[in-house]
This record gives sequence, C-alpha cells and structure tokens, in this order.
Amino acid sequence: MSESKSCILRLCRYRRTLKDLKELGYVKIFSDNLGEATGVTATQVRKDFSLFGISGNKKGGYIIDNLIERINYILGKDEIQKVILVGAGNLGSALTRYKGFEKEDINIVAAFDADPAKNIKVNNIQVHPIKDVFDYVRNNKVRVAVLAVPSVVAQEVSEMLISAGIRGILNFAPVTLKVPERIVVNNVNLAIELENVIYYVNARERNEKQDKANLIQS
Amino acid sequence: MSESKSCILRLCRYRRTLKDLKELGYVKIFSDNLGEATGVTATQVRKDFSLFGISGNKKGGYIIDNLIERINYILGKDEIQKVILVGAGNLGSALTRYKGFEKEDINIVAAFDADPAKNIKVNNIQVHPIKDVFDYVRNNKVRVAVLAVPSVVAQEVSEMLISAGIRGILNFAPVTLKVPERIVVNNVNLAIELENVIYYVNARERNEKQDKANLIQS
DNA sequence: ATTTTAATGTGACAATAATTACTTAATAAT
DNA sequence: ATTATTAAGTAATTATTGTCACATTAAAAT
Repeated sequence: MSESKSCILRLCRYRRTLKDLKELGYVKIFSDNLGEATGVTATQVRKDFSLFGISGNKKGGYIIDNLIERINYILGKDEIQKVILVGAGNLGSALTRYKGFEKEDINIVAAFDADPAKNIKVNNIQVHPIKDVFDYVRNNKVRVAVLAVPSVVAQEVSEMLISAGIRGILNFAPVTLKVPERIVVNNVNLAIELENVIYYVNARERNEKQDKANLIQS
Repeated sequence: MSESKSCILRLCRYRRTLKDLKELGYVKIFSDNLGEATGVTATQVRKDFSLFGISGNKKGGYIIDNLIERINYILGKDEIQKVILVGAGNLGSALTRYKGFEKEDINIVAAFDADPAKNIKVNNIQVHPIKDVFDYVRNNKVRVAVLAVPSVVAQEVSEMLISAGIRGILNFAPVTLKVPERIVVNNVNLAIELENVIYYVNARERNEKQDKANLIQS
C-alpha cells in the first residue's frame, strides 16, 4: 500500500489548510492552490488524492467539504481524540494550554505528574499523581499519550503506559524509546529541529562565501 | 551531494547520543550500538560516516570524542548559537525554560512579544517589545529565530525578521510561511505530529480487527 | 604463526518517492 | 458549433534513499 509516512503527513497538512480555507468561506480548491499553501507541488497533491480514490472535477477543482470528509475518514479522526499528557513541567503545561490541539479537535482529557506540587488544575485540566495513570488509562480506554517527562524517566514511564494499554506516544523527551513493534512512537526533538536550522544557515553562508571567493578568483 | 535532509538529521541524533554516552564515561562506540540508540541500522550509521569521511577502526569501533568533533565541524556548531525567540506566549515562554536547548549549547539570547504585559524577564531572558526586534537582530547579528507567534501574524512577523537579517526560522505556527529561497524554515507542527500518532494507532487497530475477522472466517 | 572473529567500509541492488510529460474532459470563449 | 483553455488524472521516468551482501582489516584466540 501507499500509506507512506510522508504521504500521511501531507494528508494531515492538506486537511489543516482545507479547514482554514473553509473558515475563510472557500468552497472549492485547485491542486495548485492547495499545493502552494502546503508547500508541495500540484502534481503531488493530485497524486496523493488519486491514490486514495479522491477525485475532483476537471476544470472545477475539488470540493473542500468533500476533501475534508474523505481525509477525515482516511485518517480515522472520528475514532480517537482522547489523549493524556504525562509530565506537566515546562513544556507539558504549555501543551495543556496549546490552542493548536483544540483547533484540531484533539482533547487532552487528563494530565499526570510525579511532583505533588504540580497536582493542581492547569487550564481546566486536572493534573493527577502519576501513580494514578495506569488505572486511568485502563478505565477510560485511552490509547494515545503525550510524553513530556524528563529524559531519565522517559523509558520507564513509557513502559508503564504501554502496560496500561497506551498504543501511541508523542514523545518530547530526547531519547529513543525502546518499545514493542505494535506501539507507535512519534518523536519531537526541539533541540534537533533548531540545530537543523542552524546547520542549514551555516551551510548556506559557507557556500555564499565560497561563491564570492570563486568569483574573485576567476 | 549527499547532505540530504534526513542524513543531517541523523547526524544531529548521533551527536546527541554520543554526548550522552561520553557523559556516562564511554570512550568508544560501535556502529550497531549507536544505531540501536538512535533508531537506525548499523549499516546506515557506517554509511553516513563514510559519506563524510569519518572513519573508525576495524574491530575497535569509533572514538566518541573524535566523532563528536567531526560532527560538530560538519554541522557547523561552532559558528552560530545565538537564537532569538519571537512570541512569548504559552509555548514561547516554555521554550525559554527548555532544558534541552541549554544542553545542546543553544542560547536563546532574547525574546520578543507584542503584548506589553509580557515584556518582563522570563527565566533570565528579557522579553522585549516586538518593535525592538528589528534593531536587535541588526545590531547583534542574530541569524536564527524561533517563531512562536499566533498563526495570523506569523507571515508578517517572519517577513520583518527576514528584512532584519534573520536567515533561519524554527516555526511553531501551523502555517506554511512564504519566504525567499535563501531562507531556511523548519516547521514544528504539534497538532500534526499528534494526529499522525492517532492515525497510525487507528490504522493498526483496524488491521487487527480485520485480521481477527479473517481468522474466524477461514 | 595461523586461524578465527568482530567490526568497518563500500559497491550493487531494491524499494520508495517525486517529477515530468502526457492524456482526458469539462468549461469558457469565439 | 468549434476552438481554446484549464485543470484533473496517470503512466513512465528519474531521483533518492536505504538495504544487502560481501570485501577488508585489525585484534584475539589457538
């Protein structure tokens, strides 16, 4: 099948853009518009859609509502939105307040932290003692967790979550979690993302200097 | 050239792991250990290194200090560490306190926000009025910015930053910034990352159900 | 000294992904 | 009505990326 990782990621991006467009009152969209808005080529957009049997109208483009509905189905958005947050430190508590999740109908239903001082209500979300997470996951059939705990305990906590029934983890700790094959892990490593930017900026500046030097030489 | 995006990303990961190992007292590392720790195959590790002319010792593995130094050189870490933060809201102010940056010697040297109520000191970093960012970037020759402003103003703010001399942006706003070719942008879209996890969890559960149904049928 | 073993290093290959170039069909213009 | 245009849809090509198999060599064991 063609559910390649990057393809699914593009579908997510399409949907986000489509929702924005819908809110702005648009009804139809062309592959080139959508491509530009999401940073891919128009052909790529059409190919992705054709892959999932989504079709538009020759000359008329795609109906936005239609696209959103189809993508929602493909991405299975209807089934799970319940997410818990584990680790209510710096980043964690910022995430409880993060508007971007609400906008995409993602619900952080509860948070957990080992530090009793943090067992308060943050932005209407109760932060429970970490020891309660196992039962909570069991009883509420939560499948997805955001992990924002310190690196040293990330592996240990992830194992506990998995044993309770968690199937997918969005991991903010800069460690490679060792998990069974059936578990989905997505890593967000902010330092690496930033280092990456730094690398490319440096690389380009080096190139520019080189180009200048070559120009003088020739 | 082979400086492919994913390859550079792997180098960043290798370095992070190597630093951890060094701190733990290790001196040498084998490709398979490093691979396991960073989630890639041993061959991939060796290939990446060979690509950049990094060589180890047959049977003896690689010297960690050596690797770190070479990777630092490739990633140009020595040259830029100064980074500014634009947008000291939720996520932004969490980032000023983020330990992961410090650990990688990334310095957030100043922050900026349009809201005067936020123009205070957060974790030893002064949050300046946004109107000062242009001069600050100019005068301090900052090249890289973390953008954590609301989506609606992200494009506008990015243009201002670029006109001031910013060359690279780590963008947390869920919009595709339109920037000149010479500018490096790295997007971190937390909602999409989480949706992605949700998608794969759902997809696997669907498959499992399907498998079960097939089993009963046959 | 010789053999075995453990690890690096790399060319060939395979899989995947993205582009290009083209075909098709619906609408708009003449 | 006919022609031109615009944008979807897709087959073929090309490029990229990663894997596999094997050659190499240094150390360890016999």
